Amino acid sequence: MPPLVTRFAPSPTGHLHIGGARTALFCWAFAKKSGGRFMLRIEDTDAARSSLESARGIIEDLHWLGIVNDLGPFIKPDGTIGQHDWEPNSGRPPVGEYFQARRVAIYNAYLERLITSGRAYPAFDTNEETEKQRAAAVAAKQTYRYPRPADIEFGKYTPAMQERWKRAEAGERHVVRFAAPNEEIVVHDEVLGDVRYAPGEMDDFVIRKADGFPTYHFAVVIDDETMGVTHVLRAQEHLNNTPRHVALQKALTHPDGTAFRIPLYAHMPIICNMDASKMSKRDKAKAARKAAKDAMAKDKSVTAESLIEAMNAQSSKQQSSNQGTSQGTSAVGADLSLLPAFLSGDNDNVQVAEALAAHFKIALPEIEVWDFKKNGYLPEAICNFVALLGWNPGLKTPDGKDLEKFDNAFLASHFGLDRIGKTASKFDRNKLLSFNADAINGLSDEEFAKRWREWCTEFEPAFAQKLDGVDSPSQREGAGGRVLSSPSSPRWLALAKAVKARAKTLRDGVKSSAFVLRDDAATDFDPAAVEKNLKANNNQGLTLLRTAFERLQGVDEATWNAATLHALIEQVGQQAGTGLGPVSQAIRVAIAGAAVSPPLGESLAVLGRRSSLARIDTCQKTLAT
RNA sequence: GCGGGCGUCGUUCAGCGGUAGAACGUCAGCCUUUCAAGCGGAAUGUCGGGAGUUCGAUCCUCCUCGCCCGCCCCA
Repeated sequence: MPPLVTRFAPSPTGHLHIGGARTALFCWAFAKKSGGRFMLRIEDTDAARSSLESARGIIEDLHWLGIVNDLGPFIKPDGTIGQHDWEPNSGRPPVGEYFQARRVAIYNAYLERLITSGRAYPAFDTNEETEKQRAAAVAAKQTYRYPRPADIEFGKYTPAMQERWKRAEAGERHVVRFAAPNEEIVVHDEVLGDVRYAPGEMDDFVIRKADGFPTYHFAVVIDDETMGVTHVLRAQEHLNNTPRHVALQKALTHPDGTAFRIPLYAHMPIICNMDASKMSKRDKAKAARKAAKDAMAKDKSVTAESLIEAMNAQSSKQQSSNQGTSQGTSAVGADLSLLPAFLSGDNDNVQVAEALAAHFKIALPEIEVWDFKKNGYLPEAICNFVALLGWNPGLKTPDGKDLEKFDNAFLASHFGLDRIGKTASKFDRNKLLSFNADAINGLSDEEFAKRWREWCTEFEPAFAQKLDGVDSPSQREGAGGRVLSSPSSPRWLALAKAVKARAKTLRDGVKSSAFVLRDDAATDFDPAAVEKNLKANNNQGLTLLRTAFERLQGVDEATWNAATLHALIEQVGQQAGTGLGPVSQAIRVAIAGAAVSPPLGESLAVLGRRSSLARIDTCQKTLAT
């Protein structure tokens, strides 16, 4: 009996979309649960938009999420792309290629059979012609369907048809269209039930483009069949494509005459933004465009040209200052000549959007898995959260609550099609954040320290280097820009402990640790904090600070740790009769420049004796007057 | 316009014939050296609207409204 096979089939035109991640996760979980195989296939038939880099990125994103495919491409330790294929005794022939662009010969072979059965024909209309007809139909508020040419007879390979093929073979530019059947098509869906499409709904859609590549519809059907895919799980936006696929499956045959099988379909709900629009990569473009438009409306001197100039200047500056440390930070590699068209809404180029966002210092919505990674989300939190978008285990926790915290292993043993919902889900970022905070808190201090440090090294290199104790550029270069000291670096661990409980994301950890980066001689103290915590009550804070400073000086390097420092500060507070609070705040402002920092003992410990004392000293001198 | 799908607290989801539960968010409380976190609480829903079937409907039927998706030589 052939195994159950699911597949995730992204087109490599950018990073992995969060919705794609859910689809992949469900496909993976379903295959695992059923003892089947999970396949990855790359749909790169759009030569202009596809790139190998994107394919690689998507595979990496999936791997990061813990979604590992049994079949199809993977990245080898040496960085090259390899392929898992059906093994010789699996009962299935090897697939060979999992990139569609390399399978064109296969599609053409099947197309040949469709031609001779009178179910496919070349069409010579130019793009402009069909576009004009479509526009006319829209203007007349009518449904556009490509009209089948009069000389085409459904299911017959007629002389007229042969005539068309002669023109095509002579090199005339053409597409190939599928002669759609005039019959009701029923899509059996595991989630939605039977979905019926009336006869005449479907027109003769294109199955091979003028460049010789198959369209999505054709490639999908051939691939799913020839690769052994048994279950197609995808988002509901594909539902209306399915009758086309079913019609194709019914029309297609193998060389030995056997028919195609129709896989089991399961369409899962769409993931929407909180405003109920579909969550898509275009949302980034929308946000960036809005920022630019707002700026231009406010200030007439801001134009596309001035923006390009400013952004170019910015990017060259960044490049020189980022030398050797730009690991993970996306270089401003946008083609800014696209900007005018971008602003008018004629393209949604992500690089342009990101460049604009950097220029206006706005945050683009997180849409792709990489965005979430960059902003400090943990893969387990993303998987858990995303799994709940359109599915739930229907189980209770021991104390009677709905079970909603689980890992991928749980999914692999509990996921089923029967509990997939039908309603579109809104992507509630607050809830994700809460899941992420819980995931972070569920980590041991050591594990958190390790992962936080890895993340910082990639996304906050300046911070990571500071904490690694590597300050000079020469040291950096010596290790190729990626310095990793001992994995259990005590500074990292100390700071990690201090930061973990309050961090909802890994990036939060950096934010609340920003004081570490402060210059020991910095004199910019938050005025409000100074007023409240140092100068109020006749310089009470400063007095306490002086006392504390003297006592701290008495602590030597060896005993400079969170516990002893905390005890000492507490003592100072007691002796002064003020309690811990005022003393803490005074010191906090002195060492952090603001009224907020991680717990003081930890903060002082992480800073170290020398820096801590230097900062307090600076503070006292600055405010002495 | 045509086709398809969907409508349960603000949000994600349970419940599927006996007038609704959880989580996130919100609010106040406790704790507290700041900010958080944590803990224990509270509020929030005429189950989109109308009609029908039924002793009884969020759950079944019909109608209606709303929202979303698709209608590319994109996938």
